[in-house]
Amino acid sequence: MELVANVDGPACRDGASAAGSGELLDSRQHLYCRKDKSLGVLCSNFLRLYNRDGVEVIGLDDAALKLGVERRRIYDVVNILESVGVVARKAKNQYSWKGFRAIPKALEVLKEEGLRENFNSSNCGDSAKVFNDTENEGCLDLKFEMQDNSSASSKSDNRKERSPAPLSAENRREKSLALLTQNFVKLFLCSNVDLISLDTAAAALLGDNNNSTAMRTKIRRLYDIANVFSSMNLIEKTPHPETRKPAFRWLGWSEKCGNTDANSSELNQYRKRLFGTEITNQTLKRSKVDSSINTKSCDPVKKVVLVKQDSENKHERCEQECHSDNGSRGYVYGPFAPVCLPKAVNFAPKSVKQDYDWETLASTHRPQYHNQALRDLFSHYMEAWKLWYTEVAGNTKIPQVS
DNA sequence: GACTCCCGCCAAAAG
DNA sequence: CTTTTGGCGGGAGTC
Repeated sequence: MELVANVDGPACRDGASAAGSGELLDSRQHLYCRKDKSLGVLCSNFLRLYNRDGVEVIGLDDAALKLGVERRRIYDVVNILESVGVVARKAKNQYSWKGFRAIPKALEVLKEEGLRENFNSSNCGDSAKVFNDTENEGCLDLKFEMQDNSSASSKSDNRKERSPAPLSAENRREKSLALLTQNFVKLFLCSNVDLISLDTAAAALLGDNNNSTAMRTKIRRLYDIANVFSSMNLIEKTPHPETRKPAFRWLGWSEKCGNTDANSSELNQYRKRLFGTEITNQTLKRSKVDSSINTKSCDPVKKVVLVKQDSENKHERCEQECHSDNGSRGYVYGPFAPVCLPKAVNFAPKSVKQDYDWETLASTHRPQYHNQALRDLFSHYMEAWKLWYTEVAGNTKIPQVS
């Protein structure tokens, strides 16, 4: 029985909102929006949370708590980020923040490694500017797969040295998201292809073992990686010019505006999709849900985002990045912002009070929503809860809830 | 219907 | 043993 009002996630599906109709939502209706739970959004939030002065250590529990997601999702993001040097594993449950400035070096290392391992596509013919299944079967014999652990434990992989690993461990490592991420990057860095579709990448990275199940799984993982990379603007999704099938183009990490630590992910976080502006919410489940409150377009904050999103102009992006400063960092809540929180939380590193706010938010915060519909929804849930409390739990005294 | 990819189960690894 | 890590693929959401 779920009586908790899961209302801090944005509703984003198009259509009329419950608020607009003035109707209360049925209690079975949730506010699930898949897009707001994507790894890309999570990655953006993660980067915004930790990309600031004074951050050195990242605790996974801390991250999961602050970002409002399960640990499992943090592992995904962190593993991918680790592969491009943004974070490095320090100890159990602990990563150190290296920042975006570590990316160029990591990419360089990956490229070197890739070239050494023959991660190039020279045997595909120089004209092969586009990597796709239809036109270069011959390219698929490229063995992008890492052959052994010597290459697997690359310099950019800060995982602690493992003693001669048993086969199962090695097998596991070979299939790791981190390694797949690095190999995916190498695919771009060491080849002269412009666009790579995920199926092609999967086929190339799988080598011989490309049965359909393995392919499907590999592609799933590549989608995960692509989402994270897209949110960082390392790659961009573009339809293949001929087949119109989706493919990815490497954008790389140029020294944007000469800025040493360009926080592009912060500014371009919305490019991939119509992201919500809230912290990814862990309590919203996708099962049996329907987000009827909806509003990706009625939110002024998001409208601005939409405008930004339309601009694919890199110069503009670059300029925006250069004009941003640390002071503006932080979460920007959408219309569902709890009243008691500032619109943009300033993450002063030493702020005890702020730490307290974050730490206790999840457990103690009673949301007071700006949005009337959500206030109504919340009180609706509270009514239901009271009813349950008195009837089912047999309590006559109702605790103060608001 | 194909594409996308969230979600959480559960096994391996680590402590 | 418990906890952390993360591979994996079902199936829901989106196009």
